Amino acid sequence: MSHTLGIRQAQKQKTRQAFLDAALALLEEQSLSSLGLREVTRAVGVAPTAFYRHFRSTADLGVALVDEALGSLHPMVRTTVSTTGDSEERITRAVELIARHVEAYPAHVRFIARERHGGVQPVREAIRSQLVRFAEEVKAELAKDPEAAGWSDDDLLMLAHLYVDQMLITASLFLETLEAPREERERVTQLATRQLRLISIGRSHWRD
Amino acid sequence: MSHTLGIRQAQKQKTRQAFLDAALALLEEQSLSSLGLREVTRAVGVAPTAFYRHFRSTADLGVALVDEALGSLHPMVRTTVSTTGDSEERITRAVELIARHVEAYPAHVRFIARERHGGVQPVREAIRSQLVRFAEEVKAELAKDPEAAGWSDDDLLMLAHLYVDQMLITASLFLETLEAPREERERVTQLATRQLRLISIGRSHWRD
DNA sequence: TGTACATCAGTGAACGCGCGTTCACTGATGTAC
DNA sequence: TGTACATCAGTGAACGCGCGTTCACTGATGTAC
Repeated sequence: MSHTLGIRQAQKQKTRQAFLDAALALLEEQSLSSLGLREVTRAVGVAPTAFYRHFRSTADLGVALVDEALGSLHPMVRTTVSTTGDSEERITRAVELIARHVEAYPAHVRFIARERHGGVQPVREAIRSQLVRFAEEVKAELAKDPEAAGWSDDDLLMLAHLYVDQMLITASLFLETLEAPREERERVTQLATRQLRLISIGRSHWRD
Repeated sequence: MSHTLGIRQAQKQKTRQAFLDAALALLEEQSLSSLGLREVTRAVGVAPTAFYRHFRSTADLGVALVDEALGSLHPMVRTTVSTTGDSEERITRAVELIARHVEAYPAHVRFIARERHGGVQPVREAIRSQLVRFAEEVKAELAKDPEAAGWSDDDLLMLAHLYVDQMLITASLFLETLEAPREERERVTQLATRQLRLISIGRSHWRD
């Protein structure tokens, strides 16, 4: 049978997760650089000192949040890029997947968008390196496509970064429409779809 | 002759500008949502209470910074888009202009990148509406181009937003290379140039 | 299974500190005559 | 030009408050025998 955590370890992980959840909720209305330690412990319902059993600082907690938030994105990105069908179907499907991800994990998306250029250096760095990994994954998927014949590694990575950035921009736009009427969301869907279409056209005429 | 400000008004504007400058400098290492009023007045060298003679809150100061930061960008954007020459020359020139703008106003660029998705709602809103104005300006310039024949208004605006976002991404990448060796900056230049080239190719084959 | 000791997640009091905001003030600048 | 009064940018003391961090602690869980 699989290894079972001791009661103590299990409880510790549970508390740690409560810290992450509470922090993520508090970050809906502020940045990590203004998030207070006592604010988080109050939300969790533990003594301020309990914080130090799990994290050295709020920056440390932020890095943990990056792993959680972008961890959930990896499978999504892979599915998006490796989906089958013609170009138009793939674009539609990609935009749909992004929209659903934003609906499922709005706080994660907000956190990444906010802290990517935020005021906490270790967190920025963590996000940056994860996004580089994303771009490399996307590049690997792009390389499998017959359309990629004749493309240099540099060009594939360039295109991969374009897709990753475009994905974040689109996700961030969808985030703003979460409480808006349906027509707003459809406007964003249309915009994102056409932008991806234009990129796709550029891709298919690259160096011809 | 032109109207001269009274001594009192002139001094007040000077102090106000000192607040903006000091805040911008402090925001190099933190977000607006954690910027303290006393922190700013200390940097300026005035009493904490002097702050209230100019701004209601740090959020209010933030909105003033948006106007300053994006005000300086308007002429740059116009120059970038309306520059003459063939497609390749225009792309090279655009990337150069972005790089120079980042060198000239690094703190402004950082502020906009950071607070665009930051934790202060009125500031986010101010940036958003200014970027919409940018996109509309860019759209108007694009519409003048003979290549725009047959493009719908929606498509022109879609392309304009793509350019505006791409400009911000590129500016933010250049920002990270300010203290890096020259080869890093050239890597970013190459990347941005190729991405714009791909978009340009997509543009010229749109709906053909 | 039972006992004796070790570990360690969470506690609660205490600390010194800087925060945002209020208030009545000062004195240089502006204005009316 | 001079005088008397009004304006208002900046002052400085005072306030109550929540902050991050320290420390010795408790008591449930883990471990060795």
